[in-house]
Amino acid sequence: MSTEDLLVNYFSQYITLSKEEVELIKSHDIIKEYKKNAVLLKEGQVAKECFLVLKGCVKRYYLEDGEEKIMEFYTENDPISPVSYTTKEPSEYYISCIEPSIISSGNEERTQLFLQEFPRFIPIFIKIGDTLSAKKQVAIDAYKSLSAEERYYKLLEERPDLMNRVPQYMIASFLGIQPESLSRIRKRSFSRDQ
Amino acid sequence: MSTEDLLVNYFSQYITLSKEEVELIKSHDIIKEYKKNAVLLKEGQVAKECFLVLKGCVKRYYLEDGEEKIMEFYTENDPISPVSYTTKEPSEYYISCIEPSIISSGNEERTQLFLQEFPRFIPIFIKIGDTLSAKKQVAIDAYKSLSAEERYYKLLEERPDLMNRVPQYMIASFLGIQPESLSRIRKRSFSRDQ
DNA sequence: TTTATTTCTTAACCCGGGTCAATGAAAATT
DNA sequence: AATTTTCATTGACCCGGGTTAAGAAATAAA
Repeated sequence: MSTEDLLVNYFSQYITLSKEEVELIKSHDIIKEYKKNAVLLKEGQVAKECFLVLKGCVKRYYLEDGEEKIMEFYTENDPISPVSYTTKEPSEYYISCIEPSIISSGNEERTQLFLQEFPRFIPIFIKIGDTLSAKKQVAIDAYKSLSAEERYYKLLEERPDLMNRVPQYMIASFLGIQPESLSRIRKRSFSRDQ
Repeated sequence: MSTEDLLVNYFSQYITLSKEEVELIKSHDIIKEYKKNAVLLKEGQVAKECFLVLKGCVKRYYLEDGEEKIMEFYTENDPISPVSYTTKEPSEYYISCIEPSIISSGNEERTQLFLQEFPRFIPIFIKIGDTLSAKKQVAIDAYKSLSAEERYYKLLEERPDLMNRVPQYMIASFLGIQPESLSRIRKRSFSRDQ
C-alpha cells in the first residue's frame, strides 16, 4: 500500500469514497516520515497541527523531574489531537516517535477548505470527534475502576502488539506504576500459569 | 432568566447569535425539568439523546454489586454525551439527577437539520466536540498523575460548589476512594490547618 | 420531640504499590 | 570480544488506601 493510500484507508472506515474524493484527499494531504525519537510536539509549544499515525508508534508524555510520565501510545490509524491544538495554549506535554513513523497532519484551515468542498464529510468529522471523545471516556472509566494489575491484563488483551514494540518501563509508566511493580505483577502471573 | 434563555446563553459562549438564531434555537429546542433522582439513562438502554445541564446537578455512575461508582458530576452548562449515544450500543452506566434539574436534550436528526439551516454553526459544533475531548484528556492525565489526596484538593479548588451540593460519600466515589479514606484525608488537613 | 435512617468519623489490621539498593540480563559501544 | 550502558528483576521496608466494625453526628420521618 502506498503512503497516500494509508490515509484513504483511514477514511474508508467511516465512509465510502468516490474516485474524485480519493484524488482530492491525496492531493490535499500532508504526509511526513519521521525517524525514531523525532519530536512532534514539545512542552511549551503551541500545536499548529493535529496528526494521524499511518505507520509506526508514538508516545505522549509529561516530563517531571526529568522523568517521563507516559499518557498514551498511538499506533496505526490512531488520531492525535493535542490539547494545545484545541486550546491554542502552550502544550504541557511532549509527543514523540518510539519507532520510525509515517504520519499525516492536519490543521483548521485545511479542514475547513476540505469540508467546504466536500460537505458530505461534515457529519463524518463530527462523528470522528464524538467517537474520540467517547473512547476517552471509556478509557478514563476503565482506569478509575481497575487496579494496576487489572489494567495490565486489559492492555495485554486489547493491545498485545504494544508488548513487543514498547520496552517494559514505558508500559509501566503508561499503566501509572513503577517498573518494579510491573515486574512483580508479571512474576505473579508466571507462578499462576504453572 | 427564562428556561429557553439558558440554552441561548450556552451557545453565546462560543458564538454571537442573531435574533433569528435565538428564536430558532428556542423553537427547535427541547427542554425538560426533572425531579431529584430522575433517571436520564439506565444501564442496558441505548441512549437516544445527548444532554446539556442548564440547571441542577447530575451524576454518571456504574452499578457494581449494588454499589455506585461515580465517574462524573455535571452541573450548569456541562454537556453530557453518553458513550451509548455515539456507539448505539447499550449503555454500561446510569445517568441520574442529584438535584431537581433543568436539562436540554438533542439528537442527531435535530442537530443535522439545525446545521443545514445554520451552516455557520458547523465549525462551532466541531469545536465543542474538540473541546470536550480535550477536557477529557486533561482529566484523565490529571487523574493518572495525582494521588487521591491531591485529587481531593484539586477538586476543592476547581469545583468548590460541589462540596456543598453533593454528599461526601459521592465525592469519595468520584475520587475513586472509600468514604473512610476521604475522612482520613480531611482529618489530615484539619491537623495541618491549626 | 422522639425515633429511625442516613451520613460521617475513627480505630485496627491487611495488602498492593512506592522507594531504595543490589544483582542479573540484554543491548549498544568500543 | 570486552566494556559500558540500559533495562529488568528481586528483596526489604514503608505508607496510603481498602476492609471491617463500631460509634457519633446529622437528616428525615413519626
